[in-house]
Amino acid sequence: MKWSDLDENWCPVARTLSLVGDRWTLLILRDCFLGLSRFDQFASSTGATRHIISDRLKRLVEAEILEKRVYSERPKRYEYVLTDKGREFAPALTAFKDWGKKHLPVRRTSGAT
Amino acid sequence: MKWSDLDENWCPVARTLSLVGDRWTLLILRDCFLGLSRFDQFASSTGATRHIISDRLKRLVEAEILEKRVYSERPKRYEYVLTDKGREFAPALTAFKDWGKKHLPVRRTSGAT
DNA sequence: TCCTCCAGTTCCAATTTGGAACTTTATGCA
DNA sequence: TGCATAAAGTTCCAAATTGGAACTGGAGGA
Repeated sequence: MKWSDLDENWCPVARTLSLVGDRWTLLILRDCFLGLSRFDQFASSTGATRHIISDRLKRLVEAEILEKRVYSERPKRYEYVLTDKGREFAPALTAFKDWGKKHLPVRRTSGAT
Repeated sequence: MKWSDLDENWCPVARTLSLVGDRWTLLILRDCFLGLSRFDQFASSTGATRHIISDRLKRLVEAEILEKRVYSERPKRYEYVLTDKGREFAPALTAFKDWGKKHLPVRRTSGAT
C-alpha cells in the first residue's frame, strides 16, 4: 500500500499521516514554528538532503500547510511560511515535544548524565 | 543523514521522531489505542506489509512504547500492548486526529457524511 | 490426512533516499 | 573584466527501504 492511499482513509489520523507522516516533513514544520522559512535553512537545520527538502516543501505547499512566497524579485527567491491551516498543527508538535522531553532525555556522548 | 541519527538531537521533537517518525509506526500506535494488539490485526488494519509490521513492532518494543506479551503458550503466541510510556503518547495522536477531522474531511466516492 | 489460524520470515523487484555536484540569477570586490 | 559568494533548486547514481506474495512452524479440528 502506498502512502498516498491513506488520504481517503476513514480515520482522520491516517489522513493526517498521508500528508505529514514522515520524519522530514514534521521536522520542516518544527522549523517553521521556530521561525525558519528558507530552503537552505531547512536543509541545514534538519539534515535532510536538498532533494528531500524540495519534495517535502512541494507537498506541504500543495496541501496548503505552507505558503510559498516571493521575498526577493531579483534574483527571484522564495520563502515558505505557515498558513492558518499549518499553524493549527502546533498542538501536535507540542505533544511530540512534551513526550520527547519526558521520555527521551539526551544522553550526551561526553559529559554528565 | 539516517533516521536513527536523530535520537541524540538537541530537539525533543526530533528525538521523538527518531522513534515514531513514520507513517506505519504511528498507525500501529493508533491501533493500539483502539484496542488492537495482534500482529495480524495490525497488518490488516494499517495495510502495511507483514515485513514492516514486524520491523516496527520490534522497534516499538525496544523503545518500551509497547510490551510484547505471551497470550497463548501452545502454540506460542504474542500480543503487543501499550506501556505507560506508550499510553502517554495519546495527546499526540489526539492532536493528529483533531487536525485531520478539521482540515481533511473525507470526500466519499459514494455515501453520506 | 488435510485445512485453517497466527506470528513471523524470506525473497526479489520497485520505489525512495543519501550524497555530492551542477545550474541559474545576481551581488560584491579587486 | 574576472572571480568568489549566495540562494534555491535540479540532476545523477549507488545504497537502503518498501511492497507483495509466498513460505515456515506449531497446534487444533473435521
